[in-house]
Amino acid sequence: MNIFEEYIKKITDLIIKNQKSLNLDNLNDLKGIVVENPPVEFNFDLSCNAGLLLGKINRINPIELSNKIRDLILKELKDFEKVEIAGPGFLNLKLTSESLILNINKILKDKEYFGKKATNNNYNIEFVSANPTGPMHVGHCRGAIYGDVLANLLKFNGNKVTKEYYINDYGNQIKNFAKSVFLRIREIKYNEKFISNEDLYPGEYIKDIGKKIIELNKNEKFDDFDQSLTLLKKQSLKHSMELIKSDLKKLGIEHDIFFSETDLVEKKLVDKAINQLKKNNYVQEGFLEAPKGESDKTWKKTKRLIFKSTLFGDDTDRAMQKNDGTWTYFANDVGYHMDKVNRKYKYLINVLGADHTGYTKRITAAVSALSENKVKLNCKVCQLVKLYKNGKPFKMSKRAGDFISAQDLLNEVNKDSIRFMMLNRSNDVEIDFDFDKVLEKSKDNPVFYVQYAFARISSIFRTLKIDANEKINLDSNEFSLNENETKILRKIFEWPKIVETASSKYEPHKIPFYLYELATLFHSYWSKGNKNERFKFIDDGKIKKNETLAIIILVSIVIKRGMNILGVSLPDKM
RNA sequence: GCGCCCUUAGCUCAGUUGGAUAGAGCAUCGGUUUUCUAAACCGAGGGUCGUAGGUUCGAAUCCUUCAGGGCGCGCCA
Repeated sequence: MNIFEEYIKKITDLIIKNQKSLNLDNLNDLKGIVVENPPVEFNFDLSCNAGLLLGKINRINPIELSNKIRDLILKELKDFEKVEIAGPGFLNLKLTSESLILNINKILKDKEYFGKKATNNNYNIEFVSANPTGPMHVGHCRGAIYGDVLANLLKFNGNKVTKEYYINDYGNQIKNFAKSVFLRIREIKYNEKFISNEDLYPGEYIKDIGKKIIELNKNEKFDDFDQSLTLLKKQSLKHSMELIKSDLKKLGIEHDIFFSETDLVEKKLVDKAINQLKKNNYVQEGFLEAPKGESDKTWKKTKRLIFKSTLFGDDTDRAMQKNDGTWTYFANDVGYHMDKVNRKYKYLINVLGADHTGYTKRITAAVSALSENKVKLNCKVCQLVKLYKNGKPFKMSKRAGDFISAQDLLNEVNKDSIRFMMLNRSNDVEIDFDFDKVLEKSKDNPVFYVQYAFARISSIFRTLKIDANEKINLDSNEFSLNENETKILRKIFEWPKIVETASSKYEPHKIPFYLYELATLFHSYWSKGNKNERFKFIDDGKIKKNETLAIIILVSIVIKRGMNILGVSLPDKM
């Protein structure tokens, strides 16, 4: 239930019914009618722009029209005790005690399902997909948490969600990775010096993997790289995926499917995808020009298969084959996405890091081509996480091996704070992640603030010896809310809308912002009791007003659900 | 040269898709604890919403111009 949508419908219906008496010739713009919360200082529950909007297209003075609508509302709908016109012609509406009670009781009944918008679509979210050449770094954490919470949101609204990880376990980088492990093994076993170059992975974790592989293959001499390659690839990959999975688990993230690029190639899915695209002439043989702005001497203008992604909004067509005729990374990814399309998801979402911005158009184009525009891939790019340490920017580079890994972070900061912090920002903007500040376990951290509000509520429940399931009888004859309770209730009414927007626009950051605001209102109310006995909730071990208890329970329901979507824990005591 | 993202208070950011006097946190200054948890609360100051135009009753929000910052621009993955 969304109170705003409910009244949009009621008011719109009322206007349609009374079109004649309102002198409205034109009802074209009815979809633009919104009901929302007015600015706090007006002290109303709802506001509506119907008069403004319809006045405009029917050339009627909006205030005049709003007055007529107001009379209608008061006469026909029994839900409001007061309706006023304000500003350029807004209708401000105040609900009666009866309708407030009705709405409160609905939420108390819905409990943790309050705010759920019943939809039933089939989503696939691909996220993290960090290269299996080493552990996750801090940047991956952001995409990981973003994808996970997005999945939680969509699931909460009744959708089916498959969380997927694409393992890039094919191609040169894996060979280089295996080579690095090989050289580290030689270093450990035969004391040969590990000399790094830009193709190799120098990180310490390579030694750990090397040690494990030595342990598992006591009879293996590791004399010849080519001979050991198959074994090294297989076992190194296994170990690095274990590292990644363990990091993910510590962050509270679990994927449903791990999809291997090697499997994809071996099952000839790439060939199938390309054949399918050939049928429509989306893939043809041709030549590509060298990229502009760079004079690349190594550019070889030779005939090869090319995907005409410009037909689907890309800036340039893309090569499917390398010089040696093998598939490009992109070609493999096209094969992978054909598989996703064939699995009949209604919506595909890819969560990518900022370094993949240039990639989104071509893969989106590929999905459009593969599905004949039936499936839309939505690529969400998470901007950089900029690390600061000792006041200086901290560079991350997997190759250099001096990156801050997810592990480093998790060793110092708890998962709750990491999750909340990574989400407390839109995915479109960079995050300044001050490592030192996080290490301080600073009290500025908003996650504590929300958790603390919940802990306080739990403390009230303990004192009253009840829980959030307590039955409450609200009597409209004596029903009255004080200023603080009204503010909180209005904020509670917003929750379904927040969930709706966060979920439909893929903007999970709206959840932590909302929870913070709700917590602020609660803390503020709580503290009133310090100054003035009148505002204390409890007297002699009993709740003073049932209304108060209802409001407190509503707050606890929403905070609990919200933090549950974020995957952040809520202690009863702090 | 091209593409994507960003530009709102001293700093870090929200801003319900075009609405009312643009909001939080941090920082600064000043207050609040015989308590249902002070990890909290209250108050004050702080703004040309990057620039210049356009669209209309109405723009931080939509369109265009320009400037600044970030990421990317393989036939690497």
